[in-house]
Amino acid sequence: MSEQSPNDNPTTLIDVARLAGVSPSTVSRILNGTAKVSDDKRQAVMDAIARMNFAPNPMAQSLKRGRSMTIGIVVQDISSPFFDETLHGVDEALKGTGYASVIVSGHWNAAEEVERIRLLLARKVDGIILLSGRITDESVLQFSQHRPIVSTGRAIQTQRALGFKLDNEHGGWLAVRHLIELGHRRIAFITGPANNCDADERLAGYKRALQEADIAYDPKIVVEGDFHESSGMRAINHLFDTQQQFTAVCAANDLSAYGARLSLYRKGIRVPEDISLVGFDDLPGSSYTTPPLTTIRQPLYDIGRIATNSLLHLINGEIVETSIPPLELIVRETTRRIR
Amino acid sequence: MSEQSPNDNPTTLIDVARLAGVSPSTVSRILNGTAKVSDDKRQAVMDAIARMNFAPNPMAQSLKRGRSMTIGIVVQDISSPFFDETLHGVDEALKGTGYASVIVSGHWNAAEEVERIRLLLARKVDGIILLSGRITDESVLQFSQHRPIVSTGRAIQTQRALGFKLDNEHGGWLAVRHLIELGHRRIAFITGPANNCDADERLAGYKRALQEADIAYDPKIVVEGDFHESSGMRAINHLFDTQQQFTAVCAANDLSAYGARLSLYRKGIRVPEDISLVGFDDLPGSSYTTPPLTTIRQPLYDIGRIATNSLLHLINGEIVETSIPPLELIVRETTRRIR
DNA sequence: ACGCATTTTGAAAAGCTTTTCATTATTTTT
DNA sequence: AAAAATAATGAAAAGCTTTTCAAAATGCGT
Repeated sequence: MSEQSPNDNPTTLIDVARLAGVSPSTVSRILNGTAKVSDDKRQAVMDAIARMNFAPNPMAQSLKRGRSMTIGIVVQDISSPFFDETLHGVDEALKGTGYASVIVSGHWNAAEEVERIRLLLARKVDGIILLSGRITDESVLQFSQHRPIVSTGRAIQTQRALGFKLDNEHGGWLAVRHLIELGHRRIAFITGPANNCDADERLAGYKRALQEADIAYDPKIVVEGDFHESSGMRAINHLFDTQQQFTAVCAANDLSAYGARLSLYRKGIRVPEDISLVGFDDLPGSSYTTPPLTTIRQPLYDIGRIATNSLLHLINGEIVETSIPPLELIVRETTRRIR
Repeated sequence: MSEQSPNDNPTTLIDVARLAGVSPSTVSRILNGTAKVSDDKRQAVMDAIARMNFAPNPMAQSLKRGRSMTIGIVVQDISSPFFDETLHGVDEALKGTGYASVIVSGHWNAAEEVERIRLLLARKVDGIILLSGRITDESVLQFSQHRPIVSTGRAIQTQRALGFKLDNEHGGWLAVRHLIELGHRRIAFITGPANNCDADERLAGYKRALQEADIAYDPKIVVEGDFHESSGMRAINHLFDTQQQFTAVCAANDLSAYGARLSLYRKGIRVPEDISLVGFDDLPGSSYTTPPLTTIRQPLYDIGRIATNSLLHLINGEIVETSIPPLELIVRETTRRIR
């Protein structure tokens, strides 16, 4: 019946008003429920809307309302399982809210991160979620003057900025504590990238667990990594090249644990029979490594959900109170009691 | 110097015009380069822009131009490495174009997919990239009447819709051919989800390779999977429960190969010594499985890049000619000559 | 220095909705 | 039944840019 326009639907609210025999204001009121209108007009308008297959033009709405109904998400690497799991939570929380998200990558680079955030602000997103940023807290507060921001891995809380932080120190402690309970005393550690706060805290947890068990800290068996698989391989190779003795390895994240695992495999060393291995993150893939990886579970999905909900509250000027599930040790099959 | 507005920058093009002592039209012209303006006015305007830190309001631009400078991406699962790698390519291709992307998930569900596409169209995206959709080609063509679409896994080509397809049949053939060359003759196959076109074609490749080698097709050793790890585990379990004989497994994708690998591990069966395994996709993680997975490489990143470029051309009404790198066999360490 | 062709510029409309304010219609009060 | 209060509606402005059209300014030839 209605001619399918080849390009797109250019029916406007004014067309609807004309067809229904009312003023544009009335149509708008019905659409938004901002005022009462009589039943007969309402009906006429609804009919007209249905008949013309009308949908309001979001650009016009955004322009007038000053809200783009879009939020910006800053990740560091769009193709990292770590962020993807969080994005899944974001997606879930956004469902049905009318908000869409624009995702950009900072690529673990503070300058690029700043640039991308500027881009998001220029696009007039209504708020920003920053995942594991490299920029300083001050920068975040600065940006939050323009738009509300919630960020992971920070302890900030203002009217327009919210950060939440997991207890990485505790997580590191949990991992190492587990190994110690299994009888390990020579525990190597593969760190995260230098100056990464999360990574540093995990290392601190390692140190504390050692100390509590009266095990001397030996810098020769803690080797620097960068959160990627390849660095895990390099780390293990380095430990062997320098002939270190150890019965367990604790990696600052799952990805580097994967790399460590491979290097061990290449050297013919069995996990967990010869060496125990524990990761950090509990990526979705970690239950399917060979063998499945013992690790510290980060509630990535929940973080995404909660961050998003919080941001939506912030956008509405509401005060927000959040609590995040704690880190937890997931014992799988890469750790075992020392023989 | 300039007062930092606590909320946001409400300086408008009109403010700039006033400060520079010119008309709004002139400012617009300078911004867009749509007409010549004298050097002195240009300078004055540039100064004013810099001084007021002006940036044009994208909503107003979108409204007037009828372009949102946003494209929609439909994936099936935001936290699947398969899509993430493609998104990485999309991200790369979008860089510097002024376009942003809104990513939505269809969750492997045709109805949800349609709904999400509708949502994107309602948001007035300028174009859509559909990755591995479940909807029919007719639906795609229908939607393309509203906005240009490019889709993977389809062979369509119109003025407003473009699909490209990898030769999955060839890929399946490549994988099985490799196993046959290594002396395998009892090769199990873990399929993808029913009615998934890519998956079906891979199976067809399997059959052709078998036939070419005069190996009888045995339906008892092809078992249905769904592209997820768990289905790979189930498949192997099923093969063992029904006491099938086989020396190699070909999985319809890497994820199910991971699951198969784990099940084999649990049963104490060595890969590749006892059984060879080959996947399909070459996910980033596949070079770090234990052992690293032999697989068929899909150029996911390139697909993302090329799809995006093509869409941008389509949006500009340009004719587009594309070629995608072919599938290729990546031999790693899960396959070996039968003893 | 004058008339014509060009170039540069500004006023105003358009793009589509929301919102304010004033007007008309309806209900309530006395 | 008239006055007052309340409710429903419409006209017009606002939100910010781009674009069209007409006017003003400039350059050129002679």
